[in-house]
Amino acid sequence: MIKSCEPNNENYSCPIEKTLSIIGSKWTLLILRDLSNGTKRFGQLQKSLKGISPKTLSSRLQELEKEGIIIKKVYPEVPPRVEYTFTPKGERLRKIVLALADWGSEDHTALGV
Amino acid sequence: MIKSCEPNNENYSCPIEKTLSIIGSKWTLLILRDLSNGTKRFGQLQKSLKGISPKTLSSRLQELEKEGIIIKKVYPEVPPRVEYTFTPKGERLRKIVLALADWGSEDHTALGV
DNA sequence: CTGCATCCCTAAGGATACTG
DNA sequence: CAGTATCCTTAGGGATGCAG
Repeated sequence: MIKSCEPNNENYSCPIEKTLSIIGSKWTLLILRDLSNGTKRFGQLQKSLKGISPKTLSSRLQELEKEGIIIKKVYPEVPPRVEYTFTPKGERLRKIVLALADWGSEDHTALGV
Repeated sequence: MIKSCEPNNENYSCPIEKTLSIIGSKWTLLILRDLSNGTKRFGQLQKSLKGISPKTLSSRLQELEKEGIIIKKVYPEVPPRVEYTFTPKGERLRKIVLALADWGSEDHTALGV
């Protein structure tokens, strides 16, 4: 039983709203999808997420890091290398993303079934 | 293992993109949340989704109906009564929405754990 | 009550150039 | 390579009025 948010409850009292605030933007789920196959670098993500701008990718990654979903590892080399990996919390989210993918790939020929 | 979308694959070859195209807009997940507690009328939804405009609610409901996620039942009364309920396909999606809610309500004090 | 039609507005992203 | 800084565009929604 999920409760709707009470009118006087602010700042994501409702878990769905909180989740939405984290993964609700355009590219986030796709980033998680691509990270699902293992650690990736900034450039790799930019390539696999055909069409994303570096600005947006950077923003989304920062959000995910701040939320404790991914970890950013910087190698002090030149040229710089940066890798992104799921945290345990991210791993749990990943499972759900996989479920969404499964759901999305169901056969829909029999509408509504 | 989720594959990224191949550059030359169009129209949501990737399940996540397809799912995103269905539930990706601002209110959809919240509508599903509120429908999670059982059949609801248009007006009920508009009330529990504090802030949504009738235009948007109408659009999202139509999309969900077209995708076979919910069923719209119209009672030929006056004033009109309309009810929205999950289809079996919608029920499966509902389970995942519940999982997202669970994930969102986890304790995040220990960041990344 | 349900839900279109209109008009309007803002914030999320795109494109690009630049730096450590 | 991995971003940041700027500028600019657009489409998703908000508000409102009206209709069956």
